Amino acid sequence: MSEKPYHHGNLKMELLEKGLEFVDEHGVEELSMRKLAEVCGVSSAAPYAHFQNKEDFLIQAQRFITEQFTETLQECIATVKDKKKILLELGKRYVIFFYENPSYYHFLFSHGRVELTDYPPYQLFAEVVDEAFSEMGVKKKARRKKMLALWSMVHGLAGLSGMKGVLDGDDLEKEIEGILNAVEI
Amino acid sequence: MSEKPYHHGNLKMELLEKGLEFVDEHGVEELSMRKLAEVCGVSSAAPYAHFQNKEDFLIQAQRFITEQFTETLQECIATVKDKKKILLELGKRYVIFFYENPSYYHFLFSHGRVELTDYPPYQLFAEVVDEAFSEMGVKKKARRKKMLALWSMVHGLAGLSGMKGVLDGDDLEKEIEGILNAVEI
DNA sequence: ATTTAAACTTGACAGTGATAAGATTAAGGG
DNA sequence: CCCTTAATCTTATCACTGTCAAGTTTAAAT
Repeated sequence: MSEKPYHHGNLKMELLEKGLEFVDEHGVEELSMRKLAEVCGVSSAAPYAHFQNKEDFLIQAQRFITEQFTETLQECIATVKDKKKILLELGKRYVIFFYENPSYYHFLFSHGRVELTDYPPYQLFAEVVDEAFSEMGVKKKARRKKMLALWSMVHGLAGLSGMKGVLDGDDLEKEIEGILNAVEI
Repeated sequence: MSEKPYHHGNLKMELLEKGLEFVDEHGVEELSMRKLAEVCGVSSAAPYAHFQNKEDFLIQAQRFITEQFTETLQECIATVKDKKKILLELGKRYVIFFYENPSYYHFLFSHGRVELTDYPPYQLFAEVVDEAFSEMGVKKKARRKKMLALWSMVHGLAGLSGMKGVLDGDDLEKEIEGILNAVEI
């Protein structure tokens, strides 16, 4: 009883979700459209009704996590009251997100698909950081450079965070904090 | 006349060289063992006499550029006389290397194969930076954190350097210098 | 109720990594 | 110098992949 209906009903969404689960567990290289179709209980060609090709699927999947990531950062910004701590907290959140999902980092940045000018987390980061610098009395001309330096450090640490020998301490947050605070902004 | 000899004579080396050329031009995803074999004028199974599998080939190719990269850094260290400038110059060299070969960055760090503890450029960097910090009077305990912060920034900027909107100025070196100097070490 | 278009299946194609079995030849020991 | 041996390479093949064309089913719109 209850045969599978011919139409899945929510295939596109399930492909994205299961696909991201898969990437998180096994990495992008292991992902194939056919396996993904099977996981969703659908024929191997079905995904192509919703995505032009694999590349298109990957791009949309990337947008999907980028949105999640952006929300994480926004949540962080909303909950931090002490504005002086916002830089540190935002950086920490940034690093931890990718520490917890190492596959996502490579998935997002390994294909040169992301452009800074069209990357919401960066917009958000840039905005908040610029504001913070402004209040700290940093002159406008210097802000961009400082922001790029900070962004590079946070982004770089996020990428390195998965490597053995980088964040091996007991207290993850303290460890990250210590590193990010080691330079004067 | 002059038929191709049955034995190539230098296949392993040519595979690595042509493979890296290909990665530099088209990225890792485009690389296939078969195309590579064809480029080297050899049957599709020939590479497997020299490499266990594609993964093994990629690892060895990574070692190959890592060596080149290490040499670049060593050369930099050797030529910079003013020891106070060594941190900046080394960072610049690091960023420029990957700015000039964007594909290499992803190739090296996208697969979680590189471990910091077994990554010569890091060893080199750590050594030089630690020494510099020591002369600057930074206490031993703080050095590791400062070094990781600096490493993160340099490494992060190297990865971001290819993105539009990051290093778009006329003078590349000045641009990088400006960013790296924007924070107090 | 009939049409239309979207969502799916089946079957096919070329390209991929990889292996087994066999052909060629360089290298070294007798 | 010859013969053996092992390294190198080819051919043939397998399972798997991305993708498309053609046909099938069904939801939705008229």
